[in-house]
Amino acid sequence: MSGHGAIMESLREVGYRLTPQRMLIVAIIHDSKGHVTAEDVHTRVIEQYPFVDISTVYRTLQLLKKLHLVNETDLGGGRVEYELAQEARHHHLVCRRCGATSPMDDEMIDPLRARLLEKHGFQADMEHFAIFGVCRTCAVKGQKG
Amino acid sequence: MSGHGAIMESLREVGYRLTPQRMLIVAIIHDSKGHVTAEDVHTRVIEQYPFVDISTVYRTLQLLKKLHLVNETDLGGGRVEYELAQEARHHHLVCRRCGATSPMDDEMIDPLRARLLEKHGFQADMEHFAIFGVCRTCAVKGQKG
DNA sequence: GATGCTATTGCGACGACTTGCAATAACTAT
DNA sequence: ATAGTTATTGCAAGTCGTCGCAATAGCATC
Repeated sequence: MSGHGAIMESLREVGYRLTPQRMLIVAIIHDSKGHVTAEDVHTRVIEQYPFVDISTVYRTLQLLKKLHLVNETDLGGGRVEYELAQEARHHHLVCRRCGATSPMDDEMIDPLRARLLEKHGFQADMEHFAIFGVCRTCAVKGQKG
Repeated sequence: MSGHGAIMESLREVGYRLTPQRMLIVAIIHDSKGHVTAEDVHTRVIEQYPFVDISTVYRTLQLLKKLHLVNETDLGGGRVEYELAQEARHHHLVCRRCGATSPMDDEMIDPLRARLLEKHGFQADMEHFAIFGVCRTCAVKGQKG
């Protein structure tokens, strides 16, 4: 109970039911700093409420994603990660050497959005994605490989 | 046998063995225009060679991807698609309304790459990805929704 | 508070893809 | 051609995530 009430309110406002499962899942995501996987969430859910099925976790996560309350990112490690949607849109730079991730401001891709609209008439979402590459540290360390 | 010999040669040069399974898979991808799924490939493989397991197809696809001989793209439809790597790098614009995909030149994202390097010291790959959004046609049709 | 409507849940089955392992078969050297 | 080495294969089992369905339980109305 830290301040996720706002999220539950958003849910109710749009006409979704407030079930204990949902409340728990939202609370857990809210209290988690950074990324969590569906399994992380499920593990913590069943500590308090052992009957909750993982499919419910997945469905809730999808719902929250649809409502833009959480971001879903595929950091490339076989399982998808979730985080609370911040006010500021951002993306992730993922180093393929060391696996470190760092945030990137959304404005960085505004020019690309503009060009796509201009040249292709395409309104790009680019909601929240991961860009793979080599981070500064690793680039310095392994100059040639 | 259209010209995929070059690919097989690349494989052998880097020290991989030339198995009939690999030759068949490469030939099939080579002869396919546009995207194919692993299952597409497998279906066509077993027409000629019924014993080949789909895990072999997956493994070969991964190998070809690692060697940059094919591109892998997640067009968002539950299954990943593959295509022969062209000389010209490109990406895909995927309309979330009608599902249409159209190619986008790689140069479009060069400025973003430059900015990432400059501001974050990050060498972005952005090998071959899908950007979701609304295409021109659908934007015109449904002005407001 | 009881009743009804239906969104939501848990369960089980399924789908895409991966992985460990023993058997097979490419390649190398003789 | 033969033998040796080990990459590659097929199989089976496993993982992450989705989905259909019948039972449950929110929520609105009375």
